[in-house]
Amino acid sequence: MLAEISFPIPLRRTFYYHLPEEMELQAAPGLRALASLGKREAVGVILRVLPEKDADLTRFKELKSVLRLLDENPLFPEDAPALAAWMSGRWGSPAGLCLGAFYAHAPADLPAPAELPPGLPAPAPALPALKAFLDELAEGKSADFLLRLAPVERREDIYPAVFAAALGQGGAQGLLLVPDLSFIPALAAALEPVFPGRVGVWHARLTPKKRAEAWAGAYGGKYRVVIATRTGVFLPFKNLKLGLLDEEHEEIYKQEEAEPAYHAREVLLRRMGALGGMTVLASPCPSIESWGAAAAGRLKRFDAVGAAPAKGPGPDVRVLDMAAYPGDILARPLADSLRAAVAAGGQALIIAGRKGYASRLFCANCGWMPRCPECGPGLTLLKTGAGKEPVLLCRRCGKKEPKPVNCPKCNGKVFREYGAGTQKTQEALAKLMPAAKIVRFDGDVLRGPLKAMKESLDSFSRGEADVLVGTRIALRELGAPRLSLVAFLDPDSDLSGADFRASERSFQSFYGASRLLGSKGELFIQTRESSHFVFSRLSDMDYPSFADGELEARRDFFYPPFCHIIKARFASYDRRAMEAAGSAFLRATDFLGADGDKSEVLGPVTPPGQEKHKFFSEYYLVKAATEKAAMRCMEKAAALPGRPGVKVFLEADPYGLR
DNA sequence: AGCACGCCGACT
DNA sequence: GTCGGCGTGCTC
Repeated sequence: MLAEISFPIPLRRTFYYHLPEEMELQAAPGLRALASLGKREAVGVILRVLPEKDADLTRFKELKSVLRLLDENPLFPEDAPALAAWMSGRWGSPAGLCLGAFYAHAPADLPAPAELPPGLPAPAPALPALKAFLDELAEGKSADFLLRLAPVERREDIYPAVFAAALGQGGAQGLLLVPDLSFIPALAAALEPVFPGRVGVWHARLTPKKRAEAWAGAYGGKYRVVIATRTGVFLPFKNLKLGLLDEEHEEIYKQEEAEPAYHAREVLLRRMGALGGMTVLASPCPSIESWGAAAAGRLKRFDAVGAAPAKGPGPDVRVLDMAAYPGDILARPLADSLRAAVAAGGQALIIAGRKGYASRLFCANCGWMPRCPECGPGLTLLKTGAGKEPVLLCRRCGKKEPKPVNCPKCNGKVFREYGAGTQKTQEALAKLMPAAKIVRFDGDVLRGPLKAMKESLDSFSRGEADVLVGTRIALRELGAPRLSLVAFLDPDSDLSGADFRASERSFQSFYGASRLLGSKGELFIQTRESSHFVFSRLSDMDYPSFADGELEARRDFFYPPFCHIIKARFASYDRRAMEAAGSAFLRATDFLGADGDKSEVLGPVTPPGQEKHKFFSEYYLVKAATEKAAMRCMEKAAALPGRPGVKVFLEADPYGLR
């Protein structure tokens, strides 16, 4: 007999080994096997056990033998190889690496399963407003949910009740995935009283000993709940019944910088489906993908709004139309409120625009701003090479216009660019409030030592500074008890980005700021796009209404969740070779769009500015109408013969289309 | 990914 | 004359 084995190496192929007679009975798919691979020994996973006549062995003169089987039973009750094969097709990484993610931390010698009492959960806090949801979880039928939390609600109040309801008595286990390590301690403390001694923790920075302990605790059933970051989605469980993804809209759940590429949200849904368990995607501002899935009935939506006592009505939201304050970094109403807030002992967080990004023009005299004649949004100034005429570009439809010489409204000749970076903003603030202590938090600090970054955030959180000037990143880990004002000075630079997620991200930022302020305070947003859809739902922070509208826009423009995007980039020193690779890709994917299929391929897109470099790169964007079409496209692209000197980058569901 | 082979630069 | 850089190629 033979064993077909998958190794955790970046190769798109499996390996055949001879199975010694004494292993034939034990060998089965999903078991780990030790075998010689090249000049070394490696642990792989058996995919198939098959008779020799079923394999084409003509290319090998001799097969090596499996040296040892490591397991008696598969580590995963679900079909991990099938999940890995799907992952590989979906995001394009070699199947061996995908399967490797499941098995990466498994010790050669499995720990003996501990004999533990089922462990009744202690009573969890009662949440009457969530009763219908908790009752449904307690029923335990396989289903997927979208749980929308209210902005002021703390997950520490809600999740213990969710896990208690879903896991009940017996030994069922739950997995709680969080976006960041820093979320874990508070949640662990909140879950501990409900599952005393049975709460585990998993993240990338565990010491080897703790890591082994956590892995064994999940595998052996000691932990009723494991709180984990992204990679926790691959942990083995004895009896996993509920997977909960906290802050499900967070982009961190998508791994794209390292192999294997995957989206923990999608993997969790698929995995829980394979197990016949339940998935809960939770967020106060769900991704439009999940919102769409709920609208289509694939997720059952529950709103936890009002489940925990709200502490107040929420902050005042003020959208300032900057057409009325041409040239000002800080509009007058914001400046006044800022001074008042700081004088009253409050703290302020100022989110500045990103400098050098999507800069836009306005007339210095009357404030007029060039807009796209075709589709409306403000045009961004394209910085072309020296000696070239500056060009205005519409980020939505791609229309280009020459920069005007005179203002069509007042005939003025002087144009200014707007959008100030953190540095300039800090100067303006210092001038406005000479006595205030102002600290800056931006890319420079971020790129510096981690310690300095944490220190500047912590110092603000401790209340040592009055004003923090930062980019959107500053919103993320900030806790500020005295925070009473947040202002976005130039969200337009984000909104005008080429990315179809721009509106979603912006609204989520505003929403995050609103949460940070809590029950009171002021939220200012300066914009020259005050009629933009994003702002229309902001005053009452009505996320469902925003998400409904955004979902419709995605439908109209055929963006996710109505399509699957694949970005295929080709790069080479040889322009011809690069273009040939692109053409081959187009030919390989010409099945898209046939027979009434709505799929389309856009491109080639040449990233601007690098025309006169000797290195060339261009990309195609596939908008596939179905997951199946997307996976077929990935498969076809991966199967294209390599071309010397041409690098190919394939990315499914890319975040950031820059 | 590992691991080996192979062919050019600065060192004992 | 060797040690060692990382380009290229292979793994049932």
